[in-house]
Amino acid sequence: MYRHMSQPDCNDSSNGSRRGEGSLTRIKCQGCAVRTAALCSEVSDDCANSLGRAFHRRRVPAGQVIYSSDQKNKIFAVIISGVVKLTNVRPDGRQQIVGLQFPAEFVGRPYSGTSNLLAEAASNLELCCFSGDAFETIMHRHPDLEGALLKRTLDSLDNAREWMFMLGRKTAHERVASLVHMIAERLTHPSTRVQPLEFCRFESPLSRTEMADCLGLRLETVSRQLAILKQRGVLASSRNRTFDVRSMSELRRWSESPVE
Amino acid sequence: MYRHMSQPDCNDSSNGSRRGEGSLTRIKCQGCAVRTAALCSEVSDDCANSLGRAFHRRRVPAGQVIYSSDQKNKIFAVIISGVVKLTNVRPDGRQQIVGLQFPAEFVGRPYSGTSNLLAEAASNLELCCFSGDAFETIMHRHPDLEGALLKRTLDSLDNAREWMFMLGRKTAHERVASLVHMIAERLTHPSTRVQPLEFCRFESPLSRTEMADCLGLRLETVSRQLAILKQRGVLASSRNRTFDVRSMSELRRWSESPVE
DNA sequence: CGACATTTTGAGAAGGGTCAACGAAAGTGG
DNA sequence: CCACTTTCGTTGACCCTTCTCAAAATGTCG
Repeated sequence: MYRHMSQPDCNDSSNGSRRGEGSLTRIKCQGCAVRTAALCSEVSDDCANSLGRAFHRRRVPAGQVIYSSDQKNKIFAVIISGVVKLTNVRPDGRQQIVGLQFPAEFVGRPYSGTSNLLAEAASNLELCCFSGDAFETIMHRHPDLEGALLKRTLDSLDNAREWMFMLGRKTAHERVASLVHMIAERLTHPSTRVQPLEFCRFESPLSRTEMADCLGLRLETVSRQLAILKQRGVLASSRNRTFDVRSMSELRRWSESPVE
Repeated sequence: MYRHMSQPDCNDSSNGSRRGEGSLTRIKCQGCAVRTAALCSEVSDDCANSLGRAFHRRRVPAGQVIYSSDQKNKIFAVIISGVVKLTNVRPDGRQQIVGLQFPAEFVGRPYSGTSNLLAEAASNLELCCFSGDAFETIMHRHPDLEGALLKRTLDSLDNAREWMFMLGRKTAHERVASLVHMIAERLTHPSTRVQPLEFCRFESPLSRTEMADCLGLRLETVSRQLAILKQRGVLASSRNRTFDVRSMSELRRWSESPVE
């Protein structure tokens, strides 16, 4: 009936180490849930080995800050499970979530820029972390890692620009539908999805306040729009963070049409 | 009194070719107005020479499309003079400008993505163009070019995220002030700016409609907010596309405070 | 000057914000 | 196990910013 999505398994790095495939990296990364999707799968064996020697796993509880712009020690990581939110916070208290990052995505800002961002764990996380120094050393030694990062950064930029359209031009109703749709899509692994899903259920990594901060709305507006989606049968009512999508195609429709 | 900003000189590529510095590239790029700021200045001599052999100059009149996502032949370019706007256009007619690119910036999307963007000349342009094939060949042969692109793409991403805050959280008044301030800052070359400017005058590359498309507002709202800025003495009234900033510091203040 | 595009201004409507009260769920401590 | 508090989400009433539609004013170009 429903496809119950779950976070990818968080196999400990000791798992799968008995196969003896040769290199240390192969062994350490063997059981990694995101190894085929993450950027480490796109680099040369040599580079992957360097990365494999440098990483450490780290669990981060929901709500904890991963990095902020004022902080000295840089950190880079691949998300193994959970969701990271990037927030732009201002002195006057206003804030806007400007990015959500899902398993297999890369977290961190090489060549430190000027932006005032806060990266926080939206849900409990498991990360594959690299210290700033280690990662940058590897990056400078292996240009293919820079290439892989470039591809991902370009994709992030495309995503950000789609998001900008939403913030600038969509109605509250479309925005809420867009966000629910996006989270549903991204919490489902493309690999496990053979055809477009029509029903699904998932735990949202975001509270109402956080949804509002994503969408440039107030939480009351989000709540009202979700009520309308339920009333229209697009969502079934469930507990606060549990979303029960009754029709993904309807959800997509509402996320793109301003009227009615 | 005023600093009258002008577009950088568009020296013809034959200029400065008498110095005989050695390589072809040195000669062709000698007179280029953006050679110290553009990405070509960040790559190895070898890479710069390859780029120098592959480029051609091209003038593009305001309004012309540079590339669109449905188009086959990719193009890459460095802006020598003028402004490029990136627009996200939807079938229902809504549109949002998601990026403005100024002289010395790079235009083009390597590793073609999925986004539905239209790049148009906002003003008359002079471009230093590379065909898709030529550029990608050079990029794959010279990883330092990928590195330079990565830096620039990360900066674009930071810019996009700042912009997202504006679209999600700023009032109409702040948005208009932000845009005028941003254009003023970026039309002034950092090299020619010794201290923060307090007064300046410039020709906007954007019409009221385009400003509204940048800001997620309607053109009437933009017009009204500009009237308020004039009434407050932040801008002096001038012709439609001529902006006359009487106080950059006040402009910055209005671009960040929601009240009053 | 005349024709057309662009910008400004006005009046009214509406979408979403604000403030407030209420309800539900989860943790706390006796 | 049950009051108590705290956090989070929902709902209602009202208001304000911005949108919409319309017309006038200004600018542009042949």
